[in-house]
Amino acid sequence: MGHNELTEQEILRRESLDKIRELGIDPYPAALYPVTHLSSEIKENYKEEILEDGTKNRLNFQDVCLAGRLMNMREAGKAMFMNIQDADGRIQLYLRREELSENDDYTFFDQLIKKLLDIGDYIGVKGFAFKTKTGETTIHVTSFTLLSKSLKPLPVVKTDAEGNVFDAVSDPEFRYRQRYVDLTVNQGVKEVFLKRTKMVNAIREYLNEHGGIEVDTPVLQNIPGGAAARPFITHHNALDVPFYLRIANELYLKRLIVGGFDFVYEFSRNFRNEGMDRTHNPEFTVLEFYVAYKDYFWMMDFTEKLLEKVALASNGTTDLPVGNNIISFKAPYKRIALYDAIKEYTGFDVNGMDETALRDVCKKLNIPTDESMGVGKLIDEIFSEKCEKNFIQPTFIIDYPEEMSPLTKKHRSKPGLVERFELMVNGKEVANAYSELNDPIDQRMRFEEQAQLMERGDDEAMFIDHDFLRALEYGMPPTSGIGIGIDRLAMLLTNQQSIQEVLFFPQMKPKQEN
RNA sequence: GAUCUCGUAGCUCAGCCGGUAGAGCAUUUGACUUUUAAUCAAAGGGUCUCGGGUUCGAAUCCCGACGAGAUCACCA
Repeated sequence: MGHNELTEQEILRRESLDKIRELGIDPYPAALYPVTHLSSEIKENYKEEILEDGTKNRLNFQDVCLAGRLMNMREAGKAMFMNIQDADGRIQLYLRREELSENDDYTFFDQLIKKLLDIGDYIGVKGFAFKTKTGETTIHVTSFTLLSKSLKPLPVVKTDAEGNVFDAVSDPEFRYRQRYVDLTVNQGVKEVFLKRTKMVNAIREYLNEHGGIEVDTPVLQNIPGGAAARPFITHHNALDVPFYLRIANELYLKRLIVGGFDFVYEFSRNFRNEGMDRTHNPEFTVLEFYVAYKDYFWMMDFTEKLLEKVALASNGTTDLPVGNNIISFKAPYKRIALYDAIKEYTGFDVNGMDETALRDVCKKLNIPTDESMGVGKLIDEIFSEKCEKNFIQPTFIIDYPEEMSPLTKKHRSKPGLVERFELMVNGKEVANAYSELNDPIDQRMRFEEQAQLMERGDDEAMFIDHDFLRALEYGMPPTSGIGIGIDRLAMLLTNQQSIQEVLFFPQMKPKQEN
């Protein structure tokens, strides 16, 4: 097929469109359609009884109005069955020529309904509910309105009585580029996204209940701070300055804590100019929240309760299937120190080791290293290579080396460590939190160490943010903060293996379309 | 960015030891007033992702481009 040519089916639909107009029917009417019910309400609640004389008495839904997309048509002579799909599901319609015609003029039924209608059209119907002799709740249509004509053939996916699906649209490229088709046609896709919304709503509700204030902070930033990552760069024309798309919002939320908010949160769309794969999209969502006068122990308690609630809200249970495992989000979660985890899974006690000793350990464990890696990075490598994958059930890994945590407060009792935890679930990090560093002089030194790492070749090291330091100098209360990967959490709660399955429109390389 | 695999009708796929395309669903025509992956009968629909090469001849073999998926690297 050439680039601008229409297919046979598209031409036929355009011809049908013309014929509909010739019949005096507007294929795209402007007026609202007075929908009274969703398909699910009727299917779940319709009742009828059989009277003594054998006739049926229909008890409810005898004057309803529904609208939806036409998904299936079965002609049966002077009658017809259809299925429409609305926001909540599908329901069957039953139409009879006699009842949809005036006098002996069958044009409307024989032409519009039988010939000119296509799968994918939006229609509205008025009628009454009944059960067919096969027991399916059906709307007996007494009035019919075309609401919007479809000009492209929708893939037809069928499901049999046992639930076997035939011809599902399975090409991932098709599904992601034309998500509207995927959502319309593939059963279950919508549910994943509805679960994600329930999850986000539950989080918001929980944070609000506990005094959280939702805020917005800049996406366009002068200095891409709060995380170690390569940013996207853009340009502001009027100011003639470069801007970075945010890689994290951490430093801005802490500025708000300095400004007197005690508990702020933001669902932050972050952008990182790095590789894409099953678990990475260039833009992704992280929930960050910061609570004044708290520490990371409080944050662990709060987080496990939050996740327990979220699992219940989205799935109705705390025990969820994830891949081949059942993961329990029921609080409390196990807590293990980073060094203890390393000792448990490698046999090496890295506590107090210097860079040379750590390189030696890496060599023995067959972990490749390079010159730019400092103590923190080496320990991080050992953990992610040898330990991370073992933590299937939610587990807090606590107390990280100072060098890999430039925004974290020094440990109150363990020298060289900071008060930080990461939450591991299904062998992957879903949250990262700490007692926030609020000592401005210490913070300045940490930034300077980062600057040195950057010179040494670490392209993930952080920039020095002087305004943030100034804010800390005015004084920030002791605070605990956390970042939770919302897409990753959604993957866990919906048992999806790819981030693309929990993003409506995952990033795709542009492709020339017809 | 690297490696591997894939790209045939609207959808799902077959054909791939080279001889210029096939099925099911969808579409069109006809039959049928409770069917339901409706059924029955007939028909139409493809620059086989794009561009080169080898060959008498390429969907099929080779090279390149584009797009996708998986694995790896980087990261959340």
